[in-house]
Amino acid sequence: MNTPSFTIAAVERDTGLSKDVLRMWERRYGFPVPERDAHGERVYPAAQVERLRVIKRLMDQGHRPGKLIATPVEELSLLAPRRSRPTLAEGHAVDSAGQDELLTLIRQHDANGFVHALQQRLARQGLQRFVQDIVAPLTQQVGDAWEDGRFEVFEEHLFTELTKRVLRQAIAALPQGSGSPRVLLTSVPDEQHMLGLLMVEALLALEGAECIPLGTQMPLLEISRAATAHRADIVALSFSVAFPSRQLPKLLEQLRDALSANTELWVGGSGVSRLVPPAGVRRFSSLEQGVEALAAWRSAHAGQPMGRSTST
Amino acid sequence: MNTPSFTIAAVERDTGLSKDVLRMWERRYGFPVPERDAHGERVYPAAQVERLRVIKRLMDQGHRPGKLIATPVEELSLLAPRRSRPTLAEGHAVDSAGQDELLTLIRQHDANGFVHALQQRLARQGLQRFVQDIVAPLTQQVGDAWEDGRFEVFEEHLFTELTKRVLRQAIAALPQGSGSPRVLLTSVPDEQHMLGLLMVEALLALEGAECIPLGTQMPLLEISRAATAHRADIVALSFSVAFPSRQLPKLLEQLRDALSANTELWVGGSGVSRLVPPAGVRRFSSLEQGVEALAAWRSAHAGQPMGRSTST
DNA sequence: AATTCGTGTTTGTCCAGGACAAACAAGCAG
DNA sequence: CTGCTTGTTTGTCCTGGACAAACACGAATT
Repeated sequence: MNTPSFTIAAVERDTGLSKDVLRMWERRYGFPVPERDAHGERVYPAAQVERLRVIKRLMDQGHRPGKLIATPVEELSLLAPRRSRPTLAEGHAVDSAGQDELLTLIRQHDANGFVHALQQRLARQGLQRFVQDIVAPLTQQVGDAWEDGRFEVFEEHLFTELTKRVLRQAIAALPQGSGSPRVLLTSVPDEQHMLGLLMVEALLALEGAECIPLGTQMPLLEISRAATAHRADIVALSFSVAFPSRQLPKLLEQLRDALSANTELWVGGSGVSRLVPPAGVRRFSSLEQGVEALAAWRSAHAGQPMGRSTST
Repeated sequence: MNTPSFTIAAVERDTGLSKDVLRMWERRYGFPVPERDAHGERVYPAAQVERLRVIKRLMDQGHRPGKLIATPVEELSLLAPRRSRPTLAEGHAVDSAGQDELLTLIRQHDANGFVHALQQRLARQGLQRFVQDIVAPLTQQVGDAWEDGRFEVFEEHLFTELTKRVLRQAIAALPQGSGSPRVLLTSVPDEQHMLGLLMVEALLALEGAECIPLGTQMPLLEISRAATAHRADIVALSFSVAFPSRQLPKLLEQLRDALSANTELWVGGSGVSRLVPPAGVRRFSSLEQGVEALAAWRSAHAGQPMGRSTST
């Protein structure tokens, strides 16, 4: 039970702050100030790594590093509530009581109880309502709780893993899609959040779309290749808040360019809420919109059953 | 359908080669030689990114970059067969015919057919044989095929995603564990491969162990915290070939230090095959060993049903 | 009073080139 | 053929400089 110390590479892995940023903060703000080993290389004590993680968490909420680093310790609890981030499904008047029960089970680390409670709700409400009224707000709440420090990282991981299982199970139980449209579901490298994709898949599969789940972290060129190989009508990507928003517009333009023109590109998730989508990219700010867009696609392509028009 | 160009950050994301390495190769070997934009920043054409991915793939097989970069194009197919990597379950005289059928389904991008075929085998053979004789060698083969370039990245992703679903489904169908030992299953940051963890979970859950699946990519300090919170008897980590083996020994020592002394630390996966495990860390080179070790743990802890001895 | 438009500050990322240790290969001695 | 020493390869770390995009603030305008 010792407190280990970290190389700069380990800190980058564990906090998600790049080496460049770590060195720059040290230069500019005087924090973190790691010790040095015999070779002059940085060695970060565990306490500083912890603090860096707190700072990163608050930054994802919209706070700025300069002020965070200046604040001594009261930041930990005082700055916790996030400021001005009207994310999707907020103020949705959700069934908080039922949600709280689920959150409590996670907080008690009762994995079996949580899964059981989820499955019960799924059976009672049906998949669509389950996704929209239970899983989506729950994910939001867990994200908030994690950002506020009310949830440990591993509690969030446990929640995610168990919820994924229930969702996948539900999806597997659905009948096969109608073959149209063919929707390719994935995320780009550096974006590892799967839950959003699963929620979308559940809703689309429920409507009879043919979903091709490729997991997360597909290189751009591979996405375009996969779209061709699977003759996808739609490529759907998910982005979480943690995704570096700087790279987003350029990334989407590149992918749009790499895709065949008659393949639609849909993006969603909390990571795109502040984005102005480039031409040819459709942004979704709620799950409902996805279902509507699917219906719209269907009616727009009603006349042409299968064949692909000549591309390139 | 254009061919986009990439910033150095995008190349790092897509290839897994760090910015430092990319600049160093340019300096030393003269490849890649990106163009420069108006501001003097590197701009990599798609062709070079492709080649970098091929090189990275061959490096993971044990080839060395200096020679790879010198080789013009015949490397692509000629160097493909890997050299001297006796990974686990090799020469296992496996049911190749049945495997090939599954691989063919993936290659045809027949997701539904593949899932169906998997489930059929699962039902026929039972979970234990299914994991050991089907999933494990299949994963190995897909990895090889991917490294040889016979599989596209997205085909490997599709395989992984679908197999994960079948495995999770099977695990969900098992009765709850006996409560002992409590095994925490996860991986460290930068290690995102889930399949190995799921295979282990399936086998351990089958033996009645209480598995706590935390997904992948847990920061070190969080693993130790989670182990305490869940009163885990064993922490099991999985490492794939892609994991940077340089950091491994130090990482494991740190984690070992951070864990309570009466928590065992088990590691497995193809990423640890060349590792000499530090003190207090147990290395597994096959799935069978895990099952055996579980039995051994059980008999060693037979007398003391639940209570934890005083730690610190 | 609210909104638009500069303008200054904050902040992340990029660049270059130097240094070094760990991993590896090759040659030599037993 | 095996074990050791020596030279080469290779990744990572370091410093310090530069700049543009994002942001916050205040002034001018509707």
